[in-house]
Amino acid sequence: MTQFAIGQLASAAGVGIDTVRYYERSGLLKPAKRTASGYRKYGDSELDRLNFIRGAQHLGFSLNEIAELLAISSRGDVKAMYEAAKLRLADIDHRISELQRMRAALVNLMSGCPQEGMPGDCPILRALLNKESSQ
Amino acid sequence: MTQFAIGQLASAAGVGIDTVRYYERSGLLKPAKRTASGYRKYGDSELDRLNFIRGAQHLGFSLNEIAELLAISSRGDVKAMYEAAKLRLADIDHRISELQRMRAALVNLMSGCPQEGMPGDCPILRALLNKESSQ
DNA sequence: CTTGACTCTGGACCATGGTCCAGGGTGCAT
DNA sequence: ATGCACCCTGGACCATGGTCCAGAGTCAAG
Repeated sequence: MTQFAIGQLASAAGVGIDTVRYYERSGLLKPAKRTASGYRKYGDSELDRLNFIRGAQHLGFSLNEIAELLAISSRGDVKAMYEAAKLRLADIDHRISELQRMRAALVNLMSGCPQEGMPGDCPILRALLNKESSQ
Repeated sequence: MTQFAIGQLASAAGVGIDTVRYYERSGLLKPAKRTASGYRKYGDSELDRLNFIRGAQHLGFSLNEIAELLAISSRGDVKAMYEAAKLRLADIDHRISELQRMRAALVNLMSGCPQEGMPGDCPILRALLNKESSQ
């Protein structure tokens, strides 16, 4: 079992040293074992855990959610994991549709914009200045 | 021309009083005229401006971007407005595709999950614990 | 004249996910 | 034994978009 100093762990996982300490502070990583002189030392399991965190972040989980995932994972609770993923999916869908709403509104406004000429001819300006048409 | 106190302006625009003061502090609203006793007083143009801000926020612009939009709008610069909208659209598209990436990854993992049984059977857990399959 | 609602200021605080800093100790190579 | 890279701590700071607070002044109604 390889031992890492914090810098090695961080670069192995592709994060900053401060990030590792930050994760420890916020409870995502357990307080690390220390050498006699007080340096944190890590093993492969901590690297796994960091990779888990990065992977979950890549799936859009917040650090708070990841803390729950880690608890679920440590219980091996497949059902809870699935439910967490379902919630995450619903949130993603919600965000996507909100962005699509914005997109449609923006495209709609842009499509009528002459891109030159009088401000009054630009639906973007008109929409933003007029509470009726902006809602 | 109707005159508003800050509370009236805020509720007319559907925002909090503190929000109005915050917008003033951050330069989105010009420093308000004051009554003799120091109370801010507003007219219709400030209400328009607040509605502009809310509308732009609804389109996903950040307050910084909105500050630029307001400058553009006050110049009546249709072309710049269109360009700002185009940038915003590109950002929205970028965010949508990032969310769709997450969504696809999540759905993919969930589709293989038995929702019960051994942790080793759950692709979600496996993916998060294994750096190879999580990338 | 008092009460209650409203407003003023400056500054602290919230969540999110870190990042950076000073001032000091440690580990290793030359 | 000296230099350099690394590590330690506690705390400040970043952006974002506000929200809340205390302590004080103001306004209008009864």
